[in-house]
Amino acid sequence: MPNSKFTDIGPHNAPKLYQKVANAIVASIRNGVYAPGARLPPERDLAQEFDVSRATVREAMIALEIRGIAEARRGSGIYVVDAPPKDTNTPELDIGPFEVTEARRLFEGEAAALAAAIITEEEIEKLSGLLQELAANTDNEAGEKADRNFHITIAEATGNSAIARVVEILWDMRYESPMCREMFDRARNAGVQPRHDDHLTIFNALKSRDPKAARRAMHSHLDRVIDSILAATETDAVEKARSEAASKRMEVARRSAI
Amino acid sequence: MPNSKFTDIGPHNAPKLYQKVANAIVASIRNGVYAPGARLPPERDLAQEFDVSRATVREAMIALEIRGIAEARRGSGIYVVDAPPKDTNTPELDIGPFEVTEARRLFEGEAAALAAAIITEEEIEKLSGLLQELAANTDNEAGEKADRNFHITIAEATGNSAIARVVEILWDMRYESPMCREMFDRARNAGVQPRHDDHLTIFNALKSRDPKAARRAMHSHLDRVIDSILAATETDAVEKARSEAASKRMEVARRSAI
DNA sequence: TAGAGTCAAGTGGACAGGCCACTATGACTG
DNA sequence: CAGTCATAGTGGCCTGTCCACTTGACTCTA
Repeated sequence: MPNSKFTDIGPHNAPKLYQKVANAIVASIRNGVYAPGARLPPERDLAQEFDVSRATVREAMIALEIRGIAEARRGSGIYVVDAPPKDTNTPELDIGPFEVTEARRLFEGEAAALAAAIITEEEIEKLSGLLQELAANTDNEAGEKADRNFHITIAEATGNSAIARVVEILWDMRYESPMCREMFDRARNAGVQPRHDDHLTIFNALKSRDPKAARRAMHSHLDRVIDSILAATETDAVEKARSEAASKRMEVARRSAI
Repeated sequence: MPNSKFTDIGPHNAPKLYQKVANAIVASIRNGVYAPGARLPPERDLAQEFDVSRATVREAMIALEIRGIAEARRGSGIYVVDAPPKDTNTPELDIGPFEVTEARRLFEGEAAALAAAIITEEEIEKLSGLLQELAANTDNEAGEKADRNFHITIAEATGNSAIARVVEILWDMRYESPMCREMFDRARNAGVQPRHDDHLTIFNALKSRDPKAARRAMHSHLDRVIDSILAATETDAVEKARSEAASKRMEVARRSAI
């Protein structure tokens, strides 16, 4: 029961104190209290401001750091992240949602075609169950888990562990890249949801054991995901991001023509 | 300079201790030490195991929590977040050379097609230089490095970091899997070499900016790699491996038909 | 014998205080 | 005005502590 400025909700799935502090700081950033590139108040000052311990502030800072929102520099301070630098050497941090989804389009399309050639009845049934889970869970964590399961089950239906592993890695790239997570959060906030029809079309192609139809359905599905990424950017962006999205559209059109 | 089990790199962009602990735990999860749904060792035990403070372990757990990898439950423990149920086998150790090469066939075929659509003159020249390196270096480490560079340069020519990353990961799977390494050693001992003609065909398709020809050439190249894997098995194998190779041939024929 | 209640141990959440190492800034000197 | 140095301020990591929740073992009663 700390005497902090946050309401004490209780144990059951109550957000932890560091999460409350982190969210309060995110709100301040979004409200323009701290501009990108600006330095946040020092840890000790934030601890006093929020009436929590310095360790709790440090935990909140770690949460912001993992989310790609802030960056702590020893001896200097904590800074609001500018737009993520483009030319760093860490691929995971550099990989945007468009790139991840385009890679998924190429690779999961082929995985779906191969799966359609050899899929078992058990795997068909498993996918059917996942479709029901998806229908029952939209826009929540269970739905996202079912979405992931759906795609990875298709990859596993190829009977090839390397293919399944690659699809898992591409899914996990979404969580490892702060840029990705932020954009998928934006897409969700803009009301974008996994389209049940798309998944059903994929499922039907697999059930019919039609490789070409499975590839086409997976391509269409991920084309729409790419569209929603670009749409989310447009609905939430400054002018620069708009022009980037526009040039992305042209580039997407060119790349999708193959 | 704590006496922890991690090497002290130094201040300049050195990863923080909590990051090292978090990554070590992620590696353990990926290696199957902790299955999805399993409980991790308690914070105090992990602190002893990694020879860091409990606060550092808590910070690492927050990083894993934000990344969606683990979930801390007060009074109960820290649990690996559920994922789609998988065999308890570790995928990397289980992945054979056939699976890796088949995955490469699917994915690098598509990468080559996309690269053919948008490749630059610089990348064409770089590939030309790598072809010369390949011609000058057969059956040695420099040749293998040039082979890897050739394929990764094609992936990078797509302009998509996620695609390039996946191709790198597939290449590196060869080294991480003892089964893979042994088989590629066998292929080399049986006199199997990367075919220069194949690489030249791929290069010419890229130079002509012909996506279909690039996909076809990459498929043919990797089909021959698969053939050589099977041939090496046959020339070096016990009877069981022969029947496996024979059934693999039938399976390969079925899978390649899509 | 099974179920309910109790209690202790084990667990994570949060805190206080401390020290180290790095960075930034200001004062001083040449 | 540039360079140097000292100091204050900063984040990184630590130790120790206490609180609140969960879990499992044990006991008692029907």
